[in-house]
Amino acid sequence: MNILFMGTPDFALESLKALVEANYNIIGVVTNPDKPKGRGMKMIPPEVKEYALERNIPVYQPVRVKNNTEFIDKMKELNPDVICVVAYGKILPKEILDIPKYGCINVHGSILPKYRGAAPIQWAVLNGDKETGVTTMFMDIGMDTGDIIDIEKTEIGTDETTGELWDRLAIMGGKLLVQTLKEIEEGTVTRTKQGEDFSMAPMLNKEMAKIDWEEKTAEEIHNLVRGLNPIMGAVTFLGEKKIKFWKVQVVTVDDLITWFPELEEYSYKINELTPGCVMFASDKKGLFIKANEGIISVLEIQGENAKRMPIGDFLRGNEIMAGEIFE
RNA sequence: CGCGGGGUGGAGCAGUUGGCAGCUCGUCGGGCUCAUAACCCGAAGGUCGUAGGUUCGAGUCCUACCCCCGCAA
Repeated sequence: MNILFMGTPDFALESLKALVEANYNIIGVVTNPDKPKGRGMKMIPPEVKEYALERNIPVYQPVRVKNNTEFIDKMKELNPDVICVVAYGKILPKEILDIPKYGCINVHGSILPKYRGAAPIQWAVLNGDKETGVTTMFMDIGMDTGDIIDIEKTEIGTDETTGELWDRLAIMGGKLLVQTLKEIEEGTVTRTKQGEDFSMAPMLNKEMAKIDWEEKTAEEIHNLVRGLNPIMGAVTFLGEKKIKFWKVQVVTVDDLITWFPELEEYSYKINELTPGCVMFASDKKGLFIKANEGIISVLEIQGENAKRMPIGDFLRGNEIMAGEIFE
């Protein structure tokens, strides 16, 4: 069984590792070109590339694959039995999908046909889903529309972040891929057409990172914060200063009064507060912000040009007064 | 050379036109209280990132280097 692997980031690396550890013969790895990244725009190779080079697996980094006959011919020459695609980052043309006799297998980070597209894991957390999983499928021309082979489900923790779920699904994906390949080898593989009831998980954009205090409930803000952790962080403004929240908790008015009995006499007024209004801020007790249908307690925060830190550390050097408004 | 911010006791920050290095918190010791993420008293702890320069005098001004962070990808 000769396998050609296509993938780019750490999510894909777990699958490649799983294949190597299952002793599959990897005849080549296709990954995105090195990109200038980070401070100083240094060229950084994809995670998958480093790993492949360490194991003397040939690496291919085409800038584009569509209409790239030179690259496509090369792939044909390699004559893989199957191509495994995990978070490669490019859409594959039919000429490539048709190369391997067993087809192209893709690992996707959701239970298809839910969350087709680029950011399935992020959206599962952003939407506050209780359950997600990984799916292997036979790829076709469409965007994650191929026939489903195997599905492995998992629960999403109530405070789980995208990063944490990402790491778990990466490993689950690798295991499922190995299982799927075994089924292909043994001829027991099944294919199931995707239902019509699909949804899309498009790439995240910048604007959605901003917390909408007026429209969003405390629970939705909580989901936004963990959904964007560690990709970009949920953004809000205090005056001119851009602040990011990395970890928050939803608390109720009752919780708050239990902690701060002195607020009890104002409790009838709490619902009249503007969403985004700071109710309480101290380095020992934390930062409590009024939101719709609840209160946000900030646990981990990041100031402008600063690094992430626990709320207590932040408030020691950055004073925030009750009554200030986040917007 | 992509753009910008920053390195000051253990933590987070302030430090004005160069003139004794401060704040909030933590730590240690003592006190108060039915109790406290409360309060009171006292103490320890800093080569101000590194190297050099200007100056009577540099955390502060100049030069080089190291490290960190944000934006952008």
